[in-house]
Amino acid sequence: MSEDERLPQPATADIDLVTLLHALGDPVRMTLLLSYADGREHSCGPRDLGLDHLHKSTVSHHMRVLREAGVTTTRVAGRNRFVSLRRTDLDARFPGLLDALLAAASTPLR
Amino acid sequence: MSEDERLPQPATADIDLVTLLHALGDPVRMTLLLSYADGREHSCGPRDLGLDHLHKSTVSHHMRVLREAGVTTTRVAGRNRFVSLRRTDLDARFPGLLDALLAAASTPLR
DNA sequence: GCAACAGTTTTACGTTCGTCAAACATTCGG
DNA sequence: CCGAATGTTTGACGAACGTAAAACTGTTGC
Repeated sequence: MSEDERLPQPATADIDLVTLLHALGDPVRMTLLLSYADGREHSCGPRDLGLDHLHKSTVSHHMRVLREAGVTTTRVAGRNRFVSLRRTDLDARFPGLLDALLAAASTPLR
Repeated sequence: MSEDERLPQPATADIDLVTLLHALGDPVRMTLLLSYADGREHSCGPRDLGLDHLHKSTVSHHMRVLREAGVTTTRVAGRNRFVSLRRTDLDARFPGLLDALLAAASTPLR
């Protein structure tokens, strides 16, 4: 059996700002966010994300933090998990915040 | 002698997004940010900030984190230190981010 | 001068965090 | 069925964090 399912995640209304900022206040997870900013689904391997230097369990840990903070959603399909940004939910919960964060993250030192 | 001086803080261009988010990803520091959002200067005592439950050294520690992240600036005047938000600098470095954060922080659970 | 004041620094301590390694599911392909 | 593939979970470890207490620095007022 392999119906699509989603890993546990907070409801939109339960997304907490401090928890979200704490989740994003880490270089690895900020890198993940930028990868997810394309709106597509990504699988979980370190190879897909320019994180070859990290162990797969470490990446798994970071993705759990992002998911539990409400940043991402994870769809289970077979032996793959597809992670994507909860853009609609985040925009509903904190209007303008995600856009500002992504814009800020794309700003080099100038 | 007591010319006004400012405690060390990063230049606007050196404000790092991840460092900033990490600084704000703590409940106490988020509370401080909201206090500073009025644009005025605040002294450092826990009493001024609804942080009576925290030791003054703890508050001092949190204010240092905020200052070193580029969130606040501290003006030294006599035996008082006046802390205020670096709104102009933050807006220049990350346009729209501070407003989005403050708006988000003011959003209750709804 | 000296005592009170406003904060910082230092030290200490328990907790959380980031990381890896190894063990553990679960699923797909032969 | 068996082995490879894809992640997760658990356990361990050092580093960083949040907090408080005590010692310290500099300032104001008497």
